[in-house]
Amino acid sequence: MKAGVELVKIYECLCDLTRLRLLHVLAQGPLCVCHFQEILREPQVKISKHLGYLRGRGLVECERQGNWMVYALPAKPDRELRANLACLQDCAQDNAVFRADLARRKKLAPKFAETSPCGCATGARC
Amino acid sequence: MKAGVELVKIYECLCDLTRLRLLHVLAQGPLCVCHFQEILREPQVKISKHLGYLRGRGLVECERQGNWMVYALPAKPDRELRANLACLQDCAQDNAVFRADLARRKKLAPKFAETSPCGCATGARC
DNA sequence: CCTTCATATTCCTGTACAGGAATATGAAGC
DNA sequence: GCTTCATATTCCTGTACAGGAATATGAAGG
Repeated sequence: MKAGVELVKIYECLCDLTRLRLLHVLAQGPLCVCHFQEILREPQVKISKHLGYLRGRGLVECERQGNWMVYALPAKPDRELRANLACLQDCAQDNAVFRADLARRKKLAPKFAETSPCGCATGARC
Repeated sequence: MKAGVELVKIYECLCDLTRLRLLHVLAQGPLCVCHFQEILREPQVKISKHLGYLRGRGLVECERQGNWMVYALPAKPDRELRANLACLQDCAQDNAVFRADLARRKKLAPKFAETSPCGCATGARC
């Protein structure tokens, strides 16, 4: 049913650079909002709103860990989402912004490990 | 350069069902606007506007053949566009709307062959 | 030149965000 | 209870379309 609507919904999520960066960096493992802030260097509202947008469309899932909200890619993405996330990873490879995000995530990993409410900074599922 | 902008532009093109259908059906070969109208069963303005949108972002190319405007996918799409068009084809496979479009294109092919200003109905480059 | 055909553009209204500022929520600790 | 921290929501303004109706363009043929 829905007739292509689902696919369009996915693309609607992908047509914003901030959301692309969130999804791209999430492929390395779950993260809290404050970690996203440091990795993307964007204000809290912006991050939170876009994560909310993605969550409402099922592109990310989240779980509360005390004060922290830990976001992750869906445990069981359907075919279309899987294909598009893979495509994004592929396209992001030779792009400066995405590479910089990954580099920053790597660099900040030890710092995150200290403050993190769970193992999310290490890439382990919370 | 442009830092991910290009990729976002692609996704902006993909986040509308009509445009998805246009691109999907175009993968089978070039088509005129009037043929799109019959295949998608959508009014001329709608088709023409979305093709204009796609053209402005480099997702399609077009060439005039007398009264007809023949649209085609770019002759030399870059990496990101190629990857996403392939992904679209993949995702469209098990979707009713896209399949119906293809079926209608196939069914209408002989009719197009008569009225077509060129070989575009057959899938040959104009 | 006047038509006709195929296509494009303009003008309109409505809707969906993006982004930032300020404020609200909710959990944990004192 | 009050604070603090992390995160979400609300309220605002501006912009980008989507869609349809009407009109314009541009090519080809009488």
